[in-house]
Formats: sequence, structure tokens, C-alpha cells
Amino acid sequence: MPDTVLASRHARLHEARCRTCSLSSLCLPLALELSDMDQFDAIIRRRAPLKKHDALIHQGAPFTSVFAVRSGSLKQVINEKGDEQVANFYLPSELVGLDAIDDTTYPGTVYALETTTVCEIPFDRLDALSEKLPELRVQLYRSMSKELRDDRRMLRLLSSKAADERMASFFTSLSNRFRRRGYSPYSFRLSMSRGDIGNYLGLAVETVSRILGRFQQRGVVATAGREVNILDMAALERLAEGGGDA
Amino acid sequence: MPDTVLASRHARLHEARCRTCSLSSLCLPLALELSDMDQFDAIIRRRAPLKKHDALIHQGAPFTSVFAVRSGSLKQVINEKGDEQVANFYLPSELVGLDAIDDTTYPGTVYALETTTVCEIPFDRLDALSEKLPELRVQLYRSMSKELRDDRRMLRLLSSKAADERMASFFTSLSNRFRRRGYSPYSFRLSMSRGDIGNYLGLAVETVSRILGRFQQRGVVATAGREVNILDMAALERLAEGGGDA
DNA sequence: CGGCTTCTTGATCTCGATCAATCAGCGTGG
DNA sequence: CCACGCTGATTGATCGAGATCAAGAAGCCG
Repeated sequence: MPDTVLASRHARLHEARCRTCSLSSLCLPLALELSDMDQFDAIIRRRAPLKKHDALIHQGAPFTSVFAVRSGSLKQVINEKGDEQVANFYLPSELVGLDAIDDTTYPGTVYALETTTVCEIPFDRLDALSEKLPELRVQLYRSMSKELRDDRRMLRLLSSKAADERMASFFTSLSNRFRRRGYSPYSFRLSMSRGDIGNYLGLAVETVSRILGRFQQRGVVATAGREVNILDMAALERLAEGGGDA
Repeated sequence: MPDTVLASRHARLHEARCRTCSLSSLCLPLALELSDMDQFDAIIRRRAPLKKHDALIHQGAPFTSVFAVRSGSLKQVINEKGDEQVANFYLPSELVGLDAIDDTTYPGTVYALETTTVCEIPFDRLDALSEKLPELRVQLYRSMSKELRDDRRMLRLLSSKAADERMASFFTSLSNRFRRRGYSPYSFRLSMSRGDIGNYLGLAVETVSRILGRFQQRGVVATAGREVNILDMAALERLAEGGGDA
């Protein structure tokens, strides 16, 4: 193994510490003191970056760890008898694998949508450490609770909203998540395909396309390929909340 | 306050101990030793039974406790601008309120569907106790994880299944939950109205009715009012899994 | 440049929503 | 105890949003 590789890996490992991670204020160690953060840091396993289409987790594999997204993005796909269903997207600072704790296997395959790096957090170590660090424990409860709440939002979306409300909602959700991470909430690039979006929202690809067209006509959201520009955030939010017309 | 009331309350409080509760093997203290169970017992607050239509939790109220259902059943209703959406049903041994930990208010109103008793578990006490009892902590993680997983199942249902698959899925889910609790998985009484079911599954009441009629014709499920008889479980499960024809 | 996949646009068809009417329970009060 | 009224459930008729089928257009990479 050439020196340069070793050197760059060392650099990566070094920078991959929570203390220096720009996401630490959004991620699990959010509420920890510096000294506690070092303890947390010590249980984290660094991972080589995933390439697009690589699987981080295989459906049915035994649960061992949760993963924090460091950069890039992922999708969770649940396969039931050949029928594939996109169940979730994960952006930086979000935790992957919390839905596997219960029955000890991962319920879906998680693919990288682009080049993606994650921090692996072995769950037994995390649990043990959460015994000593109440702030960590609470943060873990909160992360799971937040995911529950988001899922309920999604349930509401799917069971009672029309196609354009779903799309609007999808964009406002992404927009908010980018905003929290310090990126522009108005202009971003989708890492998932139209197919993924449609599958996730319970819509046909063609419908996704058509609705994007309509949004563009109405001057609400402009899309060019995977580039998204939100032109009228207020209108978009009105749409998302079921305000049939905007 | 007359003696009889005091006496009966005392009796209720006495019997309402995890150690003697028939649900303890399904509920939070599931993995606890007897001595630990007493500690757990000590933080639980007993509650007077709820009558049908009573609200256990009001949407937006500050989060303080989770509740374990002891008998009866509940529904969670999320109200967004006058639009009501049934987000969940809770049966005995299930935990209510886990989705409120994150942002410190309850996201929906929880109504009793019939006479219902619950155990109130103040969350700060629970968290503190979970520091000492690793089994309790793990059980709490597992409960949340299970709910996450169930929600994902539901998402899949709503985003990609047809009306009769949803109904079939709803029945198999209920059936399994009754089975785990030692009741007949083939014959039970619905505590929720057709309206609630339709709202929950994203279907119109009329559609629910029609599908029940179809199930009955085909000899899969017989319903008489709120009484349900599953006649052909295999066919029902095939239907639920998207086997279009049964 | 060809051979992919992904995306868009158009035409048709279907499932389930909606509207409307009747029916069955069921608690209330005369 | 029964008639009344109310809510919940069933059944029928119609309509529309979105799926599906079909065909191009536009990226994208070897």
C-alpha cells in the first residue's frame, strides 16, 4: 500500500472526529461536553466512502450498528417479493438503522445515492455509553422519537393528500433539512431519481414529471434535471398544507 | 368520599401492579427481574379508567409521560386545520406517547375507543430508572424501534397497495396483535368505527364497506357490525401481500 | 458516436372518491 | 315499552385523479 494512501487515510481518520465535524451540532453528540464527546468519539468506527449504488446495509443482515451520515445521501429500499419500495432518504447528520433495534435485523437495504461517507456506531457500545451519559441517552430517544414523528407526517401525507400536495411536501421537507444544515433552502440538487421520488411518494414517475411541469408553469418551483429552484416558498408551503390552489 | 369508593380504589391500585399484571410479559417491564420490577412499579401512576370518547392526551399538550395500555383501546388523531387524521390505534400492552419525546409536545389527541385503563409512566422518572436498569433501557429502545418498523410497514401499505390489500393487511395486523395477547386471532370485535378504519387506511367509508362485502362473498372474512370472523387466514394473508387474487 | 437509462409528454382506462338514498342500531325520553 | 331521532353502515350511480400504455427526447458513459 503506497504511502500516499496511508497518509490520506490518516488525514481522513483524523478529520473524522466529532469534535471537528461540522455536523456535530446536529448529530448524536449534539448535547455532549467536549470530554464526553471524546468518549463518544472513541466508539465510532470510520468507514471508507461509499460509491454511488453501493449498499451500506443489506436487508435481513443482523443488526449491529447505527450509522450517522457524514456527507452524501442514502435511500432505504424494502424488498418484498421482488416488489421494491423506497422507504426513506437519509441526509447528513441523520441516523440510519434505528428501525432495526427491535428484531435484530435490518428491515431494508440502504444504498448510497452518490459518494457518501458515514460514521459507524456499534449499538452495544452506544447503549453502554448511554448509561453513563444522560445527555447522549436523551438525544438517542429524541432521534428515534423524531423519526417516529416524521413517519407519522408521512403517513398523513400518503393517506390523505393528493399528488401535488405530496410533491410540495417533499420539497418543503428537503428544503428544511438543507436549511438546518446551513445550505440554501431555495436551491439544491436532488440526489435521487424521479423514479425514487415517485416510488417514495406512492406516485407514478409520469405523475412526478407532470407535476413538476405544472409547478414550473405556475412559477412555484423550477427544475432542470436534478437542479431544483424554489421560486415561491410561500406558495409551495400553502400547496403542501393542502391549500388546493396557490 | 364514601368508604366504598376508597375501598374499591384501593383494590384497583393494588391489582394494578406489574407483578400481577397479565400483560407484563408484553409490556415495558418484560425483561425485568422481580426486584427491578418493583422499582419500575414505583414510578407508575395509576389512572382512573377512561370512558369511551374521553381524551387521554390532547394534541399540543406538553409531553410529560408515556402511557401503557392496560385494557381497552385508543386512537391517535392528528388535527391539521380542521382536517382530522387517524394516525394510530393502540391495544393493551402498547405504549402511547413515544412520538412526543422529541419536540416535547404530543403530536395528536388520543381518544379512548371504549372503556380503557392505562398506566402513566412519567418520562423523566423512566429515563432516570433506565440508567440503572439496562434491560429496561433496551426494552425502551426496542419499543420505539418496533414502532418505527410498524410505521414503515404502514408507509409501504399506503404508498403502493390497493384498497383490498390495505383492508386485508389491517385485519392480519389486528389478528396478530390479538394472538400475541392470547386472544383468538380468528374472531374479535372491532373497537373502531368504519369511519376510523377508512380514515386510517386512506379510504372512503363506502369503500371499506364494499370491500368487507366482497371479503364476505369470497368467504375470506365475515363481518356482522363490529364482529369479525376470519374464515380463511391463508387467503387473507395472500391478499395482504399483494396476491391480487385469492 | 451508438447504446444505455432517465425524463418528458400524450392518450386511454380504471379504481376508488364523491354524491345520494336507504337501512340498521341504539340510546333517550315520553 | 315503544316511537322517535340520531349516528353509523350499506348499497347504487357517477365522476375524476392518477395509473398505465405508448412513444419520443435528453442526458450520460464507454
